[in-house]
Parts: sequence; C-alpha cells; structure tokens
Amino acid sequence: MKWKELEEEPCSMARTIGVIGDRWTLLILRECFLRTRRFEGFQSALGITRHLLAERLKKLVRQGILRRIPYQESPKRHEYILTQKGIDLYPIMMAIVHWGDTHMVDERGRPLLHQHRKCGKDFDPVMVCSECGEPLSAKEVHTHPGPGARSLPEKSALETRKAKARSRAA
Amino acid sequence: MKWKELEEEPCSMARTIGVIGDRWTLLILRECFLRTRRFEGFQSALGITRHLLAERLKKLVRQGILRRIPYQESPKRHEYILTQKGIDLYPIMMAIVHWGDTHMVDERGRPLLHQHRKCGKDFDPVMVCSECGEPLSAKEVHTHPGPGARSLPEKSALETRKAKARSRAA
DNA sequence: TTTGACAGTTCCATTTTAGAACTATAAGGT
DNA sequence: ACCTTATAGTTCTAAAATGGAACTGTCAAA
Repeated sequence: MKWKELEEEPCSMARTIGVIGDRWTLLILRECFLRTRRFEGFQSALGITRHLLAERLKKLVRQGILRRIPYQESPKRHEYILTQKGIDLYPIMMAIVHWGDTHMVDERGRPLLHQHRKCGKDFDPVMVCSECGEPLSAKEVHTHPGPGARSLPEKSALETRKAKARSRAA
Repeated sequence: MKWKELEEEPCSMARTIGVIGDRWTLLILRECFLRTRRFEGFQSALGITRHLLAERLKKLVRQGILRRIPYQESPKRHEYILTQKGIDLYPIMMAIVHWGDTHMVDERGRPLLHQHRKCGKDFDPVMVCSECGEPLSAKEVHTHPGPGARSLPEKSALETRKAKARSRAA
C-alpha cells in the first residue's frame, strides 16, 4: 500500500491518517491550536527543517485544513490559520494529549492543564455516545459495514494481494 | 528535534506522537481494534513490509501497548494483544475515524458504522468535559501550565535554538 | 518427499528527512 | 549609501527510513 492509495481506502481512519498521520504534521497542528500562525513561529517552536515545514504547510493548505492568508504586502507575507475542517481536528488532539497525560507523564505531573471556560474547572476530555451520552469503551462498540463499504472490504484487499502473490509465483 | 527527544518533551502530545505518531503504527493499531492478532494477519491486511511490521510490533510491545503471548509451542508462535494502555488508545482511534467520517467520505457514505451495545443505536463519538459534561470546542478551552511544565517551555526551547544559531554565526 | 502456513530476518534500491547554506524583499539604524 | 535584521521560503548533500523481494527455520498435512 502506497501513501497515495491510503486516501482512497474505504476506511475513514486510513484516509485521515493519509492526511495528518505523520509526526511533523501532528506537531504543526498542535502549534496551530496554540495560536502559532507564521512560518518562523512554527520553525522555531518545533525545530523542524524549513524544507519540510514548507512542504507540510502546503499539504495542509491543499487539504483545506489551513488557509493561507496575506497579512502584509511588499514583501508579501502570509499566515496560516485553521479552517473549520482544521478546527474539527480538536477532538483528535485532545484525545492524544489525554492519553499522554494518563500514560506518559513523569513524576512531576502534567505539563499542561486544560480549563473549560463554561464551567471554570480543569478537566479531562471524555468520549461519549452521541445517542445516549454514556462514556464509550471499545468493548461496547460493535462495528458494521456502512453504505460506503466495499463488499467484504478486508477480504477483498487481502484476496487481491494474495492473487498478486500467486501470479508472481507462476 | 530528533525522534528520541520527542518522548522527553514536556508535552503530552509530543510524547504520545513519539509512540504512535507514524502511519504504520496507527494502522497496526486499527487492526488490533478490529481483532487482528497475528503477524500474517497484520501483514496481509495492511500490505506493510514484513521488515517494518516486525519492527513496529517490537516497539509497541516495548512501549507496553501490546503484549506478545504464546499461543502454541513448537514451532513457537505468538500473538499480539492490546494491553489496557493500548485499549486506552480507543478514543484517539474513534476521534480519527469520526473526523474522516465527517470530512473524507465520498458520495457513497461511511465505510463503517459504529453501534453502541448499551443503547443499541449507531452513534458518533462526542468529546465532552469531564466536569460539566458539555461538548468541548477549542474556543472554550484555556490552556495553562501544569506541575510538569518547564518554566516558560516554548520560550526556553526557542532561546536555546537561537543561542545555538548565534554561536554558529560567531 | 514435497508443499504450505507461519513468523520472522536479510539485502539492496529508492524515497524521505536532517542540516546547513543560500535567495529575495524590505524596513530601520548609522 | 551601507549594514543588519526579519520574514518566508528554496536548494544542496549526507544520513536515515522505507519498499520490495528473497531467504531461514519449524512443523503439519498431502
């Protein structure tokens, strides 16, 4: 499976990973949520090479996750801000942070706390069912094919590969 | 920033990304949640090279996300199953899938639906505040340093890099 | 005795990334 | 006029990661 193909897989997870599933992209998005907007800002906060930063920003703009907006003429300068599609990545970011807070902190505790303006308290993000509001756990969820599924999606991919292997062997 | 350093950054997101923030690792974890347990299963479902698969599985075991359990003697065979630490990644997976369901589906609709056994309905995952139960949005969250924060974390990293740049120039 | 399943390991070519230097435009100081 | 700084890139080469295929070893079944 090549990376281009990922975005065409009949799997929302594979498609999403094709867009944001690499280390620098995720860190760039972290910075976006921390209000970084400019090239130099990303570069110095992350220590990413300028080459890769330029390339990743272009990709995020192409994908409609960031918008490139001019903030001055001569010399032309732009800043990168999250679109709604980008802002919608927030639950992913929070889920990642929360797992790190649970499993990767050292003895000193969490590096960052999150306060909910509405209720004023420091909180953890909790994932719940949109229908009944109960917290979700993997065991309570049953996965079944939706309208966009290929017929027998995993099997067909598997069989395709096996067929290829057979034809090579012949 | 090298990848080893990531896991030592005072940022739960960076640390988590250091562990699961690459494309193959995320796809391997998807398979784990879909009940794949064996080497050949991962390999044929994903089309990953055997070399990388072996390497990634080892890393996930080292990190305590998978456990390698013997399921037969002679020849020795093992299967890989999620630990609790691994199962705790579920909200990240669901958040990724949900973003894809919202922004990456084609005209045919979602490839997979999720049914909540407790209430019997197909659902979307929603992220809420642990304290007040309200759905979260990025704008309503204020981030502030916790006990594990470095003093002025971003600034210090930035200054370190600037100092380096200066000393190179001199 | 051969074939096939399984779980890897090894090897080489190709692709990506790291690291540093270079380009370009303009403002501001001296 | 000349030098420095800020900003946003681009270009170059060496090092690292990945892809692709073949190979190893153990055992069961045909």
